[in-house]
Amino acid sequence: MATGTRRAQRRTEALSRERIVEAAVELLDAAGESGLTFRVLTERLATGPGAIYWHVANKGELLVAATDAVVADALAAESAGSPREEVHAVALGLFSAIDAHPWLAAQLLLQLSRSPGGPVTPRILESLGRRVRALGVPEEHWFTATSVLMHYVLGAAGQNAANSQVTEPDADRAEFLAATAEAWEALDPAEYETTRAMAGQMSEHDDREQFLAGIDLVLAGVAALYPGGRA
Amino acid sequence: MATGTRRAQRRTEALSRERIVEAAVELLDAAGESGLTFRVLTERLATGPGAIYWHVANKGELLVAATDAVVADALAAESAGSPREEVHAVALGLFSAIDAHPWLAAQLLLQLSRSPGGPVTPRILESLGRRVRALGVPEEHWFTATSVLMHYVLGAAGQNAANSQVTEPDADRAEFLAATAEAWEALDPAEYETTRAMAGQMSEHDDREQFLAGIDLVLAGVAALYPGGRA
DNA sequence: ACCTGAACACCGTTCAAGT
DNA sequence: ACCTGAACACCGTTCAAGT
Repeated sequence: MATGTRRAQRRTEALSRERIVEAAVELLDAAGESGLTFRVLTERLATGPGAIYWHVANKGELLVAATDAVVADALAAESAGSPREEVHAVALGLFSAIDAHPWLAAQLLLQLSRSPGGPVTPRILESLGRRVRALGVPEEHWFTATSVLMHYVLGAAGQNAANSQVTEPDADRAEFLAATAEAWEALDPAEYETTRAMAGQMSEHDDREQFLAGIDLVLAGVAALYPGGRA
Repeated sequence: MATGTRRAQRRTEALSRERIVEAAVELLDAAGESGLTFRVLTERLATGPGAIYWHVANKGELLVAATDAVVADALAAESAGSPREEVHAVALGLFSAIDAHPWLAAQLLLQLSRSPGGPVTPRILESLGRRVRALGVPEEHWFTATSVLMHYVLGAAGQNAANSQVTEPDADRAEFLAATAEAWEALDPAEYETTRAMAGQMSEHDDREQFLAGIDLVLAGVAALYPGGRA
């Protein structure tokens, strides 16, 4: 969220959809998805549930609005550079947003697959799609290239967010990464030979570097299939 | 699930983790994620909640077990062909499973990002990773290439599943696809120019063809970055 | 038009008690 | 060892009533 006012709510200041969404984001940031409850939201805003339902249809709509607000903020920064650099910037913007709001990953993936007509999917699609155009991809293939990029960005960033949060309360990200790698290395060698080999790979590299390596793999595919563009 | 027995439960036949998971999958298939409830599961299995908790720690574990069972089934089929053909086969296997069990997409994406140490992530990673190896990718890049593939497969298949289910009860997939395309085309032309242009793209093509086009984009990237492999 | 707050139907989970 | 079923704490949502 752009503005960072989060002083304790006093009964003055009229309720509004904006204030509700802002409070929802704060609760989600503080305690994850299970931390957003109409009871605590009601308490935080010093009202009753009916007041919230006057501004918002239901919890789903509130989750969509909270997700959209954070994503809009993450994509707001303008960038200028080569198409490849701009794709990196957009991808890292989403990566950072997910890192700062770990609940975001699940919401994005859910909303992407449940309600592609909602506000969130077009926002991300447009931001990445413009850069795909700039890469010189022919129009018939914009959707394919943009889809691949989007699914990878959200999936990989989500995976990374899992590494930084969750599990034991005071676990380092490095610790959790190591734990995942360990779990993979403990698998049956006969059945999971390749996964075991990848375990080291995963935990050795810098998160963002690893993330961008995937982006560049997709961009290499784009360049190979649609030569003549300028990256 | 491999075996298709779903006769109404009679009080004979002892309860088991397997029976519980089987019933859970049936409920999920019939009514989506909100259809899986300990009350109706209890009714279906003619027991009390305590009996289920004896075999299963909690609802999360049950969801993981149900997901893993369906995924294991989907990946069980052996395929033989060029690495590219095998990647297509694995991807289409997951695509079909998600199509047949629409609740699967959200579960996979959630479990991928929440508990990569669980049984589901390694299963998919291994299945795709072996084919990535066969493509001739050098070992340091197995994880990158496999990750891109996996996130795209799950994200795109999930998006497709949303198209086939949800929304109005008796809506055709074609109808829903058209509705999404329409929603995108109704966006502000100034802000969503590229998304509007992609709307037609999305609804015009065959689902599986479109899906495989994304796979081939990734494979083209692999071939470009790591030449010398045989696809 | 906007807000209050008691009430409703439902949920996952626990646990003393049985066999 | 395995199952029963009442009870607990909590959830999203509704709605008559107020201002």
